[in-house]
Amino acid sequence: MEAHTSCQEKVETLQTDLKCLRKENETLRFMLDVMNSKCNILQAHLQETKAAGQMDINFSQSGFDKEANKRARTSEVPIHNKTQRILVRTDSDQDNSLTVRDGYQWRKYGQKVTKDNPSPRAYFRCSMAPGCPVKKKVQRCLEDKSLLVATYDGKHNHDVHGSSLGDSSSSSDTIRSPMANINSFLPAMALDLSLSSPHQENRRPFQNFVEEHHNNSYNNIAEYAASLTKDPTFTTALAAAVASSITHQPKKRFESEHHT
DNA sequence: CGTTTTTGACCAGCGC
DNA sequence: GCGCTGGTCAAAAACG
Repeated sequence: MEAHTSCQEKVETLQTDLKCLRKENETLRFMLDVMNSKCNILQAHLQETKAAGQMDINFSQSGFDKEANKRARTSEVPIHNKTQRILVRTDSDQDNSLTVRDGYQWRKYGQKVTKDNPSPRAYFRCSMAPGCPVKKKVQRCLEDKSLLVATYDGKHNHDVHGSSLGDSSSSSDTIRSPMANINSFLPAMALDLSLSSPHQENRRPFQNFVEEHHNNSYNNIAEYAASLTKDPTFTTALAAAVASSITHQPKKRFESEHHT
């Protein structure tokens, strides 16, 4: 009889352990899903960064600018050869306009669908000062429709507030102004490594961990992800973040995410 | 009613 | 010379 009871106790203990393991397994699976999605985001971000970098490097020799120079009319007001290109991220779902806010006022004078890109190209002239020769072309990036490519042609004959420029030394390059502040127009790529937890104390260790590891050189994302999963401090930090997000996350977020 | 946007027509350069 | 293409014009529509 006693042997039977101890056996039953053992079974119960094993069942409890099994339950615990199942729960842990579930958590781990969830973590893996999270890891996968984050990995995809990272990969997409990496590709995007590469593409943007390449575009910036090649920008002075790009077809876009070659076209502009090739087709510049000689009968018009002399346009300075200065051409600069910037990339602006927009929320393409909500913002279908070809508007790039750079501090200047622009008047649209034309729109064309070009051969190389199905998205239309919009033509703007600076309307902040009469006779300002600056023109701007805006078109969605072929690779990433959430990116707007703005090409500036010429030099403003006024400052950003619209007043005329008398002193050429202070106006050597007014295009530099929007360029220098480019980061303010580019909403930062916010990688949600904290699972959107509003609790700073919980997101810190995880973010710090990722930031620290991000500095290491990895050949590819998969290698990086593998190294992360092997690291016990990472899993601890991730578990904390996941647990926190499950505890604190509003139910709505999960619902909306699952519906999309 | 003045300003801005839209959009079809037109023009100029380029390649064949 | 002709067709294609990007850039600009300008009248009409839309907007504040």
